[in-house]
Amino acid sequence: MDIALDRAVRVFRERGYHATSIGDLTAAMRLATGSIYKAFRDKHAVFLAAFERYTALRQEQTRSAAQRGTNGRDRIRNVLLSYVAQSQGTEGRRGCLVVGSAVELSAVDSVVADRVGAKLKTNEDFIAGLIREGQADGSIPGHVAVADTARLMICITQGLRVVGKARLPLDGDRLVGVAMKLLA
Amino acid sequence: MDIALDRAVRVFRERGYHATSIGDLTAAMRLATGSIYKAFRDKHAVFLAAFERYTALRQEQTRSAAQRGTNGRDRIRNVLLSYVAQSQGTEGRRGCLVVGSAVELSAVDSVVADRVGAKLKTNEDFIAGLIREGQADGSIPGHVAVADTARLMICITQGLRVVGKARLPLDGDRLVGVAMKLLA
DNA sequence: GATAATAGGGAATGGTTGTTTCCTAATAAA
DNA sequence: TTTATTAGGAAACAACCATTCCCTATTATC
Repeated sequence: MDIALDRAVRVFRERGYHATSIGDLTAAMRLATGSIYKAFRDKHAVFLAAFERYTALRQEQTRSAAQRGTNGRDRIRNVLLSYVAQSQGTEGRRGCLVVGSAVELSAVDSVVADRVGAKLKTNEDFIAGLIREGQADGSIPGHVAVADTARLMICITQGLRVVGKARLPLDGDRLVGVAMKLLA
Repeated sequence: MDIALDRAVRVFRERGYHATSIGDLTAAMRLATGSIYKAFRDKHAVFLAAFERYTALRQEQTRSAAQRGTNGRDRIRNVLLSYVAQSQGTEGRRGCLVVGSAVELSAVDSVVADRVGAKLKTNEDFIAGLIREGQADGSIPGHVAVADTARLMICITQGLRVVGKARLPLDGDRLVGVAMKLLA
């Protein structure tokens, strides 16, 4: 069932919520119509489950990217590099479910809006924690405004997904090199 | 007819392309079904016209924000402040048609994808020009990497729209204050 | 003033949507 | 072995979608 959900994630990422029909889902998940409705209440519930699965996977990837750094500053660099990589090429064109949900649904679907908001907040808190970590270990100056910088970095990561979906090429090293100035 | 298009812009911004039905358009544009199809070939053509009108208006706003600055650095600050303002509150929740089109359509609609790409490029070139202007008038250091910084700033602006649509509050002065470090 | 041309409106249409229902096959329980 | 329970699938359904067609005013032409 989880592998069917993974296929649903892929379709929703590529086409969004409204452009994905139940027919698309049966084809992608390799499940008949009735089977989907036996496992989920409706299309909306499939989407929510896919969203949950996608964010859990992404969070894991981001945390493991952070762990590859030796201090706060390096961890943030790795997180940003990971975001650029995810926003590029095939994966980038596939898109991000958080960004997609924010743009397509958060205005008309309060349930999705709440989950998107919570996810952004979680990511922002994570980055803020890394900044504080860097200030404690001396890799980031103490005068850096933690909350504001974290929020701006969230904007950068979400913007990367938009630009990546629009197929503009992104040079990770150069882009992140510039972004690291925010920690000066 | 242009005032009807303005109303179409609003609906498309709020709901996106797929979630906007012809019924929604007739209600918003205050035109009957037949009248819409007499003025446009199909729904897609209405969207394209709305997109064109939206981007023209936004470009005008951005240019006029830039003109309120006295040097390159100030112009960029004003442009960023204008973006934050547009990404907040009612206007922010209404969303950006460029971001919306990139996320919802650029993967499946090459016509829209091309226009989105062109618009991003135009904005990026505009910001790059302002950076060079600042380097010429001495308000921005010469060692700033023009193209990379401009692209990152595009990511910031697009990300602002995503975050704004998700209803996170944005403090313009503080956020832009941090972002200006990119020009150090 | 009569006629041609056009702009706008609304009902009809064929296709697609999300959802439900019913049926079949397989597994588990007795 | 027989019965209960469940997972999966195909067809049926009502609602809605984008689009077309045709009718009615209104304007322009002669």
